Order: sequence, then structure tokens, then C-alpha cells
Amino acid sequence: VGRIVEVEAYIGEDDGASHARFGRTARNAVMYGPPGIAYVYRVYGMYDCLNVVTEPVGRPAAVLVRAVEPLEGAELMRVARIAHPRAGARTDRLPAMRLASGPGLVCAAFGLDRADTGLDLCDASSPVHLEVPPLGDAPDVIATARIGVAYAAPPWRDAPWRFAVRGHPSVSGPRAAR
DNA sequence: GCAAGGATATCG
DNA sequence: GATATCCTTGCA
Repeated sequence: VGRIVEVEAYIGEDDGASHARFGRTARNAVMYGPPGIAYVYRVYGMYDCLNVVTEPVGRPAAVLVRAVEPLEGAELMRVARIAHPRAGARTDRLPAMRLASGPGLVCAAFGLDRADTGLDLCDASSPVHLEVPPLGDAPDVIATARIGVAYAAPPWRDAPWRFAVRGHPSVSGPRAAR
């Protein structure tokens, strides 16, 4: 169990940073389907990234889950991280708060891969699903440009569609960027 | 600062 | 069918 603390939004074929920018393909087809479904893709040949499809059928969009704060089962996440082919030599000593601090690490920690594309994340009987957290203090959320989309033309490259809990230790990237 | 590593989309 | 590129990470 974890709390999502960092995400990025990708919306429409117009979005020059989205996988849907070339239109519908075999890889991104699920983005055109109903919302609430998992879209897991592989990047750089070694990491898988979890997205939640959004928007009604026919409108390709998704939210990339970039970082999660472990709430329960952190040591199981660590085991899953160590089992990943790209695990580092220090994964066994990582602070629990950093076990899912990056889009590739979220999937590694939760044991997700591309085969999980299509899962209904709104179904509590699904192997992985979303829950609405208890109502509490409103988190302090910052908005920045999305990571790793330098290839996109403005305004998509600079659109402030990355959202993160300000100063949260589980947010991805170097401490200075959090 | 950069290599690893393979799928993806596009080009020939 | 070949090739440039990629919504990243861990180590030098």
C-alpha cells in the first residue's frame, strides 16, 4: 500500500510529449479506451512505467504515476526491487521512503510490468487498484514541467503538468529538486 | 556525467 | 528490415 505523491498528466494527440502524439498505435491503444485502466509501457529497454488512463473513450490521455510513498509492505517492495534485473547494489539499504521514488521504481516496487496493462484500477478486486485516501489536510502540491520530455516542442515541453507533494521525501529526483 | 538495453515508430 | 530515439536509473 502506498500514497501517490508525484504524477504527470498527458492528454490528447495534440500533446507533443504524449505517446498518443503519433495517433493510435498497438502500444498506446489502451489510452483510447475507458478511464481508470492501467497503461504500463517500457522505457529505455529496462523499466516499466504505470499510467492511469483518463478521459472518456476516444480521447487518449493518461496520468503517469512517478512516485509513491510506501505505507504498508515496504519490505515486500524492497524484495521486489531487489528482484528487478536493474536493481542496484545498495537497494537493500535504501530508506523505505525511497523504494518507489521514480516511475520505473514504482513498477519495480509493486511488481508491475506491461502484462498489467488493461487492469481495472478502480476495481477493488483487481491485483492493483486505486483508493481515495481519508480526507485530511490539503497537501501542498507544486506544479512543474514534465520530466524527460525535452524532445517535445513548446508549449508541450514546458507545460506545468507534473504535480508533486512539496518537499516530500518520496518524490523522485535529487533532494534539491524536491 | 554517462552507459545500459530493448521496444517503438518511422524511414528506406 | 534498418535505425534513431526514448514519459529512466545507478554507478563512475
